[in-house]
Amino acid sequence: MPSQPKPAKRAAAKPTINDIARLAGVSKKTVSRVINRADSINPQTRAKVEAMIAETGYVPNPQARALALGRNFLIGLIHDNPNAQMILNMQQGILEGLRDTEFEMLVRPVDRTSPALFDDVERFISRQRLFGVVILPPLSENDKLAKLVESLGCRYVRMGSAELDDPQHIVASNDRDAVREAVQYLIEQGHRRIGHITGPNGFRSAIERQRGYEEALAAAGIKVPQSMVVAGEYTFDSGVRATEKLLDMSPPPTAIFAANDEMAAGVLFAARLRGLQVPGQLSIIGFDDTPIASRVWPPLTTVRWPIVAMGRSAALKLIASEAGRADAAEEPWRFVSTLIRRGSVTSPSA
Amino acid sequence: MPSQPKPAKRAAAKPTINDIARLAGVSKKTVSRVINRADSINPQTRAKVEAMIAETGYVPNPQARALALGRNFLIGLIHDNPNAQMILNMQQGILEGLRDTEFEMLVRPVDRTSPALFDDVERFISRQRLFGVVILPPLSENDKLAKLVESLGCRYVRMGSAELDDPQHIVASNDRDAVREAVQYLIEQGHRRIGHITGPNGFRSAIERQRGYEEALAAAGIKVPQSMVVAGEYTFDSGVRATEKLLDMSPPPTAIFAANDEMAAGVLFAARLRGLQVPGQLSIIGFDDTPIASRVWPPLTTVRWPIVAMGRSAALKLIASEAGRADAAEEPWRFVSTLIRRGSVTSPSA
DNA sequence: TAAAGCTATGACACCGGTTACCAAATGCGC
DNA sequence: GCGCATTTGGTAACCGGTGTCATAGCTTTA
Repeated sequence: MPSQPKPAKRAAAKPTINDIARLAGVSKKTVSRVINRADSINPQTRAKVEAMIAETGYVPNPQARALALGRNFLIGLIHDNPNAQMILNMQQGILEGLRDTEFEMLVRPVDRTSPALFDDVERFISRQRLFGVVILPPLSENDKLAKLVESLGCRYVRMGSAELDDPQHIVASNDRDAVREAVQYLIEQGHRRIGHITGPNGFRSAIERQRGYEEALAAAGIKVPQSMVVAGEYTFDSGVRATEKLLDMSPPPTAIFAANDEMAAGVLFAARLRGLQVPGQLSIIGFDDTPIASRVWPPLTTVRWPIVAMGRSAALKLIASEAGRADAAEEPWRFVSTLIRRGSVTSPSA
Repeated sequence: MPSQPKPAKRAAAKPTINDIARLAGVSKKTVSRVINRADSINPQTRAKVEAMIAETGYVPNPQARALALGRNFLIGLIHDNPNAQMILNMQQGILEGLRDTEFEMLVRPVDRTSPALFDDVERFISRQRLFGVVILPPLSENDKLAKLVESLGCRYVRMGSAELDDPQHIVASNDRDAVREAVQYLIEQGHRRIGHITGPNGFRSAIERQRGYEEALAAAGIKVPQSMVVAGEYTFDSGVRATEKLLDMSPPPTAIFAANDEMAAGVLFAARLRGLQVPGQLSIIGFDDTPIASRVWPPLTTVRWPIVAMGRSAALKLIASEAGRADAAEEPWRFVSTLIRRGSVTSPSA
C-alpha cells in the first residue's frame, strides 16, 4: 500500500457535531439539544454527550450556527477617534458586557468628515450582517447615520446626550449636572471671571457642557461678558488658541473651564507660554479624566464619566433589544459623572 | 384573493445567491463564478448576473461562505493594554491592511498576569476559528503563548524585537538603533551624567532600549555608575519613583532617558516636585511619541516608531501566510524608529 | 471525418449547524 | 393488557454559499 495517505490527522481538524453524535452513539439532533440546554433529555444521554464534548474539546462552529439560525452574533463599534483612551475603555466595557455570551465585537473607525462615511458604514453593516452597533460620540450625534443603521435592519445604541434618542437607543451621562457642579466649585473658591472653552459648534456634548456652565453662573447671580465663552474644537491646539484669546482680555479670567481635557491641557500649555502660574494665577478644569489630566503638572481637576460601565451597559442594551423583548429600554442608561479634584484649582490670587 | 399575503417584503430580508440565480436565469454556481471572478464565463452571462447583483444590492453572506470554504476571514488582535494610543494606532494600521479584503478584525484585551490567560486566548481562537492573530507587546514576548496559538492551527504575527521569531512571524522596529541615536544626541549636547530608567525586568523591549543606551555611552567612551540605571515598570508612577532615586544621587544626572513616554512624563513630574527646571537643569528623552509627549510642558523629545505602518504590515503578513504561499516572510518587517526633537533637551546648565 | 480538446454551464453533494416533523419508547389510568 | 399522552430520539430538509464532475456545443488536430 504505497500511495496510502498518512493516517496522522491534521491537528487543525476540529471535531464537529457529527463526530460527537457518532462517538456518543446518538443523533446530531440530540447533541444539539444538549448544547442548547433543551429540556426533555434523558440524563444518561445528556451525560454521555457531555462527556464526549469534554473529551474532544468540541466547540460549535459559530459560522454554521449563524447560517442555520439566519442571524449572527457580531456587534460593531463605530467611532471617529475622538480620544484613544475613551475608545479603549469603551471597547473594554462592551467586551465585558459581551463576556459569556456568544457575541463578538468588530471595530470600525470612520472619518466623520468623509463623503464616503455613509457608504462605509453601510458596507460594514451589510457585509457582516451585524446584529447591532454601538455608535460613539461625536459620531453618535449624527441622526442620519442612526436612521441609516436602522433602515439596514441593524440595531443600535448611541452614547451621548440623553436628548438624542429613546431610552432603548441611548446610554447617557449627565454632563450638564457635572459641569454645573464643577463651575460651582470654582465659584465657591472665589472665582468670578470664569472663562469657558466650548466644544465644536453644534455638538450636543458641547451644548450640554456649555449649559451646565451657564446654569452655574446664573444660579450664583454672576454675569459674565459673552467674550468669556470661546469656541474650541476639542483639540489641544484649539485649546491653546482659545486660551490666548481669553488671556488677551482685560481683565482676563481667573479660571477656565475647558469642555475636554485635551483643550484643558492646551490651556495649561498656553498659560505656561505666558509665564502664568497654574493654579495661582489661573485655575483650570477639564472634562473626561483622560490620562493626560493626571500626567501634566499640575494634575488637572476634571470631570470623570464612567466609560467602562457605560460601554457595558450599551452592549447589554443591544443584546436585550432582541425582537420581542421590551426590556432594552430598562437597561440602565443614565450614568453619573463626577468631579475629580486635583491640583489645577485654587482661590484666585488677586 | 382574500388571504393572499401582502407582497410588501420585509426590508431586512437580504437577497441570496438563489435569488440572483433565478432573476438572471442561471444556476447559483454561475453566480458564484461571477462573484469569484472565475475565468471562462460568457461575457453576456456575466453582464446579466452583474446587473442583477447591482439591482438587488446583493452581498454574499460571509458566514455561509466561511462554512462552505471550511475556513474563515477573521483575524484577532490580542493585547494587554500597555498604552491606549498605541493600540488604537495599531488597530487602525491592521484595518488599513485588511481594507478591500474580506477579513475582519476582532479585538481581545487580556490580562497578562491572569492565570486564565492561556484559557482565554485558547477559547477566543477556537471559538471563533480565527484565521490568525496579531500579538502586541509586551504580550508578544511570551513565547509559550505564540506556541499555543500555533498549536491551535492559528497563524500569528508578533510585534516586537526582531530576535523574537522568524521573519514570517514578526514585525519589528529598531529600538536599539533609535535609542543609540537619542543618547548620542544627549552626549552631543554636552551631557555626561545620563541616567536611564528601564522597562520591566526581562522585557525584550526594555533590554533592547537599555542596550542602545549602553552602546551610545560606550561609543563615546563614557563610563557611568551602575546606579545611573534604575528599573522602571513602564508606568507613570514608576517613572516618578525612579527619578527620585536618580535625583538623590550626588552628583545627580543632568539628563535622563526613560524607556517610554509614560515614565518620561513621570520624570518631568518628579522634576517639578523638586522645583527643577526642565530642560535647564534636567534634560529628558522618552520613547513612543504618545500624545502625552506633546501635551506636557515642555513637550518631550522622544522616539517615534511607525505604529500604523507596522500594524498594516502585520495584517498583510498574516494574510500572506496562507498555506502554500511563501511570501509571508517577504512582507516588510523591519521598521525604522526616529528621534523627534522637541523641547525637553538642552545643554547641561552647569 | 473522426477523435480529441476546450469553453461555458448545470446538477448535486457538502460544509456544520438548525428546525419541522415523525416514530418509538415510556408512563399512566383504566 | 389496552389506549393515550408524554418523553425521547431520529430523519430529512434547509440556511447560503462552494467544490466536483458531467455535459453540450464548438473548435482544433490527425
